[in-house]
Amino acid sequence: MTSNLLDKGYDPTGVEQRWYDFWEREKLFAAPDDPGDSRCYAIVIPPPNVTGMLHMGHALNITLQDILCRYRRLFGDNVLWMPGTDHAGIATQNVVERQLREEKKSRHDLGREKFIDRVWEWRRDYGGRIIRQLKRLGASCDWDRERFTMDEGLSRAVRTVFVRLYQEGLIYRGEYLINWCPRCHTALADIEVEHEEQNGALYHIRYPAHDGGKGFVVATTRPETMLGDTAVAVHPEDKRYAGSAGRKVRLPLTDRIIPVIEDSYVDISFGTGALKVTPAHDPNDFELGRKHDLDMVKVIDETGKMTPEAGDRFAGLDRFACRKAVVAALQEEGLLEKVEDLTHSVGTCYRCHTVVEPNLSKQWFVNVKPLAEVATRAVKNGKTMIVPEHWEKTYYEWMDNIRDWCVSRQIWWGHRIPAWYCDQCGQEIVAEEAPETCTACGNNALRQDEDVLDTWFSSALWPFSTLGWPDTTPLLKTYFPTSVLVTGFDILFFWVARMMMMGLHFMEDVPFRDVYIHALVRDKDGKKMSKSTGNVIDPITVIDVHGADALRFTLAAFAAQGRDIKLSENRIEGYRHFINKLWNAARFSMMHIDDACADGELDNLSLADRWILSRLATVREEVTDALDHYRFNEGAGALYRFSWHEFCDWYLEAVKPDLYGNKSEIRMAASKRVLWRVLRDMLIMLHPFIPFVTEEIWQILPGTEGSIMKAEFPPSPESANGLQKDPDAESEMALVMDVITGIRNVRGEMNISPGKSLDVLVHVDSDTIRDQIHANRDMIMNLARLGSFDVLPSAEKPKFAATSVVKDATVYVLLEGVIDVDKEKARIEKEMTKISRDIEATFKKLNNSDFLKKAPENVIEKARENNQALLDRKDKLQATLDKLMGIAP
RNA sequence: GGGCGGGUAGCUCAGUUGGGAGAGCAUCGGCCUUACAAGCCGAGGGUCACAGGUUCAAGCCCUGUUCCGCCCACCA
Repeated sequence: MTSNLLDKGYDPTGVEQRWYDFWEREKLFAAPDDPGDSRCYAIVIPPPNVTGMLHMGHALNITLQDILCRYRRLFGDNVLWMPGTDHAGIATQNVVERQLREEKKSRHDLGREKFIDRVWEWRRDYGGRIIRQLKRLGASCDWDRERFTMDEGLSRAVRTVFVRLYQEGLIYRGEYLINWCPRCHTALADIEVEHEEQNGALYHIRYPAHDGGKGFVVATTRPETMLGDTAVAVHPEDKRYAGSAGRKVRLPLTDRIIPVIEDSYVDISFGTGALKVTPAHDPNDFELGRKHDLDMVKVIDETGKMTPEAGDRFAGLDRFACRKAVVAALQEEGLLEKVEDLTHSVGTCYRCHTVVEPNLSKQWFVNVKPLAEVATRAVKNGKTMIVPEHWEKTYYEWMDNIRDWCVSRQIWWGHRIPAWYCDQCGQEIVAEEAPETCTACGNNALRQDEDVLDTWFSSALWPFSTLGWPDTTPLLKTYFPTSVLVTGFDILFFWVARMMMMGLHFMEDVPFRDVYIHALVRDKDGKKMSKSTGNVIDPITVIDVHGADALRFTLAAFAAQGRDIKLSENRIEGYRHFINKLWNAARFSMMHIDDACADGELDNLSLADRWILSRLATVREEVTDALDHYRFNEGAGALYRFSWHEFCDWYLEAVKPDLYGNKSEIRMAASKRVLWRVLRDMLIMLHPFIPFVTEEIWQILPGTEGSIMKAEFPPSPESANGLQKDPDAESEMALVMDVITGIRNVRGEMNISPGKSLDVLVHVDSDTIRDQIHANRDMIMNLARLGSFDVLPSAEKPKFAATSVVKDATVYVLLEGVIDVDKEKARIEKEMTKISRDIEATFKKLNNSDFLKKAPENVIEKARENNQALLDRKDKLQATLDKLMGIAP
């Protein structure tokens, strides 16, 4: 079903799909390769995961980018919005492995090559899903240029970058203690580890001296790691342990003797002041181990099970089962001194939330420090602006404390590391293409590194790899640096910071002029929406029910800077009403507009005409100012208020007599031209926010051609055809509106039906004000529904009239014969009697000590509230009654 | 432990050169006024977390307190 002029309500179903197809067919999203001298605007999309389903975070992100792109197109810019998806290494591999598990297979059953084929197959079948969902939102990306982080070109960019960084000495391979996820079987970078508060215990364990002395009591939250201890450390200035250095203790449950060392790293005040050192399973202990040249005993393997090194009793046990076993064994031997409850933070995998196990292994690292310094400077110099500004501080903070980036991952799906090892001589060869023979010994027994690169490695190149780098393409020359990056702060470090580093290093320029950081869409408890938590609101469902325009406008109206978004269904419904209101305003206008309205000067204007044109000029200024500074909510708000409360509520009502031909032909023609102009400009300005309904109206609006996407944004006041503000019209109209509202108030208070015609008298001293009111007599009579309206210099207050004061004017609404004072008084008095009875009852209740003592708190509270409401209502009725007495003859 | 954001109407939230306290929804009253009942015309509702300070003037600036949320961090 599609909407047409006869439909009273706007139904987005079908309309949205129809116009989206039209835009694509007409190539309206396409950006030229080489547009010459005209102005360019470019955005690269934050590539969603191929595994992804559209969530509210995407919806917000995409909506904001689409608003910017459509907005810039209306100014005639060449806009490139570069789309694509991310291969999302671990996430995608997980999805396919899960699928295999249902077939009772593992990736190892298939082998690497077959498994990767299988992932590509998955990508072919499901990878387009997220793109189709973006289209439902109205995303105006240049889809013909769609890229994928693992496509041929981008893979080449990845290899080029890896090799160059290697040659520059910024990539190296080394053995370190890394964060290991025993479930995903891969290394994780530091920022891929999430810390969660967990309830645990602090175990105090006695390590007896090897000569039979009492030894030391150490405290640990992870007793199972003691099997890998290779020292006990104390602080050199700890008097309790003076002279301990060099002594030896017996490691319980094993037959090992380990030394006592001194290091100022130890915190004297924590626990017993003695620290067990497990270099192979704790990052700090690892540092201590290197410093003091301790053995590194690996007792937990890659699957989270204990190794043979842990001893026969424990080998093969899961690490958590082992914890229990160790505690039990210690208890048996009487070496467990005490156990305290302790909440502490535990590192977990950001993908699967398995507790991370620090593990010793050989990995590839990027030395990012030199890159980070350049990237920091670029922001400090203002080459890239971060909006809102306060995120700059977070950015600097991270850049300053940055550590080497572990980029190798032990999974199969991703860019395989372009490094080969010679079986013969052990030579390490890093090259873009597979070498035939060893560069050192000439042997051809070469093995490629098994690992793949961190997903973020390829994402870091996105702003230039998608434009054709490492080739110097026209596209790259035209659109790099891009104009703005729009993204959430959750990937400021993962992605934005790394794009800055890579962009500056390889393109020698910032990848984007601005970075706009938008809010995160959270659930009502302030938690991130995530699939695993199950607190996701599906945007597609919302679009099905309310339409994409309603969702987009809601998100834009919510997108205030520096605050998270908590989405409410009510709010979306409210803005859906706005879309409908717009539709109906257009329907009404269309009844009066024809092609001729598009021609001719705007002259012979009425006050309402001048006023609405002035307001249009104002809203034009507000919208451009807002969008130029990424204040989406202000732009949406300004357009909302203008469209509904100025254009619909006042202008359309005011202009009806003109349109119906109650005045002159000239007036009618003039107002039609104004109506056409305002409606047209309003639609154009609304289009970036709500593209579908504005296109739908545009197509049936006389005097327009082609798509609204190709329309011209209303020109600024400085340019030739620019709309001008008209302060005189605004103040005069404000006066008229005040008079009308004053009369309407009286109607409400006195309970006079809107249909009832009233007689009104205005007394005003000032000649100019009097003239202004008099000049707009018709409008006032029409909108306030008056039978007669007289404007006079000050005089005596008429008898039997209600008063409303407006600035220098006093408005008298004559009530003779309009209301039956006695009847009205009787009505009010009757209501007051009833209320008085109710008040008496509640007072009685509230004064009853038994009630106060025995009734539940909430019942008493409710009674009090009820009582107060009744009192308030009574006061109000009394006031009206007083007024009635005052105006009665 | 460090950093950041927030506390405004019953609910969800706007509110930047410091001067009017606002929107949507909800509530109450009146309207089928020929674009729109997904609507129209009105009304009620707030010591802008608390306490000080600067100022002619503070929701907005400064200081302190308190509550909530987020990020970062190697305290076993």
